[in-house]
Amino acid sequence: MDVREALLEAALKVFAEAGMRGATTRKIAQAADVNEVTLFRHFRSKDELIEAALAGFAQRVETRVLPPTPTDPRSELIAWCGFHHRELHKRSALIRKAMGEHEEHPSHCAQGMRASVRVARELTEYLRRLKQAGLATGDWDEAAATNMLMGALFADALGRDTMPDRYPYSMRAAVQHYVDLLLNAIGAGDVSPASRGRTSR
Amino acid sequence: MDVREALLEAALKVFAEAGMRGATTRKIAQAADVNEVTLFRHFRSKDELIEAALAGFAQRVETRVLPPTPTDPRSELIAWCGFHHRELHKRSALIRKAMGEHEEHPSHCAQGMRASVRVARELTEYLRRLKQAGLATGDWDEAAATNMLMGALFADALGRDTMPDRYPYSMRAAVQHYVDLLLNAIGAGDVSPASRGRTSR
DNA sequence: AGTGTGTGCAAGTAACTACTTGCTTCCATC
DNA sequence: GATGGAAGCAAGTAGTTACTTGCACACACT
Repeated sequence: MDVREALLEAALKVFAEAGMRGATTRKIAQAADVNEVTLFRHFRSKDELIEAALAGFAQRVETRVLPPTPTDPRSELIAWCGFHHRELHKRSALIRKAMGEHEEHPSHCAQGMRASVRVARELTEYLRRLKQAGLATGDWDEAAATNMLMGALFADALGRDTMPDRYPYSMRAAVQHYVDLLLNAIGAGDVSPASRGRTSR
Repeated sequence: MDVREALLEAALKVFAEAGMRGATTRKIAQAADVNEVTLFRHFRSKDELIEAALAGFAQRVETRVLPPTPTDPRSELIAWCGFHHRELHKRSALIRKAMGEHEEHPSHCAQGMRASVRVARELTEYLRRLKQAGLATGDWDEAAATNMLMGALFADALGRDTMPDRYPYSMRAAVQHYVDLLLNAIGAGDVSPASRGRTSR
């Protein structure tokens, strides 16, 4: 079953480069170093192959866990956001292409969205815990705060290569900026100032 | 020159639905209610047509102005963000497709980005004015705060149709949430509380 | 009345697409 | 050593694509 894996991996790569229409069976077969006919022996159609490749990718997306009992929100969030920001950036080409397929192949797009929903839920629940533990105050909406932070990471990861003017700071600094802004926004900005001074801003 | 305009408009519409590869000259000509040959009499190639259509669109994108001397940041930002949020949402299909073309047709993608950079600059300068006027405090980064708010609007506009679970609030409420969070983040949360109670949160 | 200019229409070209068929070759297992 | 499955290879099918050519028509100006 080595060939099947090679085909799935190649399909993901070519899809990320060229999208659904541009990912021809010939290109995929070449990328997998396999005869084009073999592709159709493993998958009934190109659609089936791409779908399987995207589903496999979405399943493999790792969701980092945030601590069940928050102690240092700033460093915890920076670690978590840093990880997901890097993942988003690494996969930005694939994400752009999958989003572009939304009108024509909604199922392809939906595969990728599932992972995003999972990650967002993890953050929402962490923010709820922060509020319950008294580490954050105010009457802000949990879903909105989640989407604000994740939206910033998402737009940054996708836009920083295409609009360098808008992102003059490094990826590392970006995460710190967004986390600090969010912590201020949810009334958790002045907790644990000791850890705050330690990292460069 | 009516036909030329019809072709540009049709090209933009078909491109938003199907992307570069899917926007065939036949489809565009049909959408413009024009013979396919006529398309090639006005534009040397399909590439040239799409490029012109996207350039025209990027040029037409309206940039709302933020007041030179801020008085009520919350309502001023809500009005400004509400407008751009609606515009982003209206054009989300086009934006998704243009972003997907980044690898294969960077110039197409870049056309759209120019407008985004313009809009972002307007917000950055407003935030700077807020800080100078003493309406916002803290040592936050202006570009980061800009990108945080615009990233939230951008991700919301593009994701709310494909991931309704993540956006349980209305578009109107979304803008208020993000603006309130940002104002808190930049130490401008408790100014003009009168106007704050007026709108539903 | 004549002369462009812009358009429609029918047809064709050359390249590419997903997918198929028939045959050969390798290689592990019985 | 025979058998079966998995792979390669060459070729072909039917459809689509961007783009071209040649000709006819209709309208505007002189």
